[in-house]
Amino acid sequence: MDIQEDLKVKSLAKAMRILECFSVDEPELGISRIAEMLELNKSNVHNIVTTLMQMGYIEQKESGKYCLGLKMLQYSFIVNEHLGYPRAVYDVLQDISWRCGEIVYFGIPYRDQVLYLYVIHPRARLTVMPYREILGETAPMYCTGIGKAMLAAFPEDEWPERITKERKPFTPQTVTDYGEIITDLQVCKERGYAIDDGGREPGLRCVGVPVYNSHGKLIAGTSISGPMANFTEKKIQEFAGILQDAAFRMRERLY
Amino acid sequence: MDIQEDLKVKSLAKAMRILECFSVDEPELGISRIAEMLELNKSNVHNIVTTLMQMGYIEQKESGKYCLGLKMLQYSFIVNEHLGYPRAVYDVLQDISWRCGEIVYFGIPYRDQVLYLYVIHPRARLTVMPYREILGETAPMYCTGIGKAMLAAFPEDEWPERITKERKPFTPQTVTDYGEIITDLQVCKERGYAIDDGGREPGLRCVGVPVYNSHGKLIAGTSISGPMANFTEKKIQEFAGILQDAAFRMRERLY
DNA sequence: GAACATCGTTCTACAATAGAGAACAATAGC
DNA sequence: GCTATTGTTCTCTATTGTAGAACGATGTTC
Repeated sequence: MDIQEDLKVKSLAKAMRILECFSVDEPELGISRIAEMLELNKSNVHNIVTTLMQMGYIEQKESGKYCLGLKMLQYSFIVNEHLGYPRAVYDVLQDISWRCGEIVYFGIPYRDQVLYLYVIHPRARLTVMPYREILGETAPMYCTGIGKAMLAAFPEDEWPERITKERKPFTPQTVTDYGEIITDLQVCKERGYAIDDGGREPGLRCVGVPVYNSHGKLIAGTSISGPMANFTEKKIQEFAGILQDAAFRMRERLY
Repeated sequence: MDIQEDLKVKSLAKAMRILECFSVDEPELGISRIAEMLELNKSNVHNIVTTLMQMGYIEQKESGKYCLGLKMLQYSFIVNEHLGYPRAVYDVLQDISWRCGEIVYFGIPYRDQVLYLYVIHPRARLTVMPYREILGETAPMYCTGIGKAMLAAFPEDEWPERITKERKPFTPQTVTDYGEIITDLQVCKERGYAIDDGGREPGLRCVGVPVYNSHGKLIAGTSISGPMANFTEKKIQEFAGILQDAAFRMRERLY
């Protein structure tokens, strides 16, 4: 049938592919919909979904549709605790936010994506920008402040695999041309920080820097983000300084 | 062998049980350790773990041991977005924290557990209490402020199933006697808020209230927590007032 | 340094079981 | 009331997951 990869436990692989069908855009799915998405048999999907439901990983709504279960949240806690970053970086992130009065993000590299972990909202901005929990959100590296900062810090031979092949223009300002991205990364590398000019969210500018651990390994990135008006050339340099100082302080506490 | 339950896809059920072996206390496990925990065959475990690794749900460390993969975090984001609570409650939680200067928690009921979702740290307390990301953390209902507040709000016939059968004394102050718990819940119910007196963490007091949605259904709980010294009888009443006011404001925005 | 124990990994043959398809009941749309 | 979906159930067979032993690598002990 379909290209069954060389996986030991195939039914398990199918089950995980079913779980991956659920997304922010489609958090609720029916059996038939899943079967059609993966080109699987209805009863096959039903068996797997039933089992996943009995285990608590999927829940069924009154409408008959299914969605991911709350049990999933337990894993994020385990993974996050195991990473051990909050204790090391959170007060530094808080400090950045106080000093610049803008939103601060912290994320780590995951293949060609930025995997966001933490966000700090400044007190004043709360009314303008709705709060969002971002633990687990992902975005392509090539068009985000943190992403470009981390990309620039990676060895150049990793760039091709870290730059998403199919680049969507999230906004009119998104740079999708491979050559342009490379040029920008060269600049970022030399300058020591990255700038995103509304490439992900319209009207939002972002300054990002890479974060290393005490062994000198690149492990994360952090950024300041806010409305374009607040990001003058002078402010950007000030923010970059704050971020680099913060990254330096984190470095000593990360292993 | 072991009591194989009536599950359709047994290999999948085994796989999920393997995932459940990983915990905050044991985030890294070897094949043999898992096999021994679940009384399964080594090669059986190995096949499943290999598949889970190929799918990205498990990662192998240099030591040879395995741990949960970063991919897990993506699910917490989907689940959390689907819940849709952050937008509805976060600024209210922030407001509570400003008004009382203590740590504020927000959690939802999950069987006999409190499933914590969000935490707000007051600016002043950051140096004392290390920041923790709590999304996905769980604690028994019977010994936490939020838990007891929610328990008291549940119909009394649900109490038996919501009160953990095997009650551990987390601290010397933990109330584990079923009769005492019931008595306390009756008091909470009448009073409208719950008090935890170091029953989970020594030296920490906690005031909790239930949170309803606009249809009048109990869906969550929120609490203020801090050092005992800050929780005088007078302060507790003040905090309870703040929380009840906040719960009322959330109610209008929750569906 | 050698013997030992334990680790993760590989292999194969057998039997359990996952899965395709048709038929089911239940619901929503027209 | 009819139609077109939906989620669910059933059965039989070939697929596929699994037990057990043996592998080499690692690290521990005396």
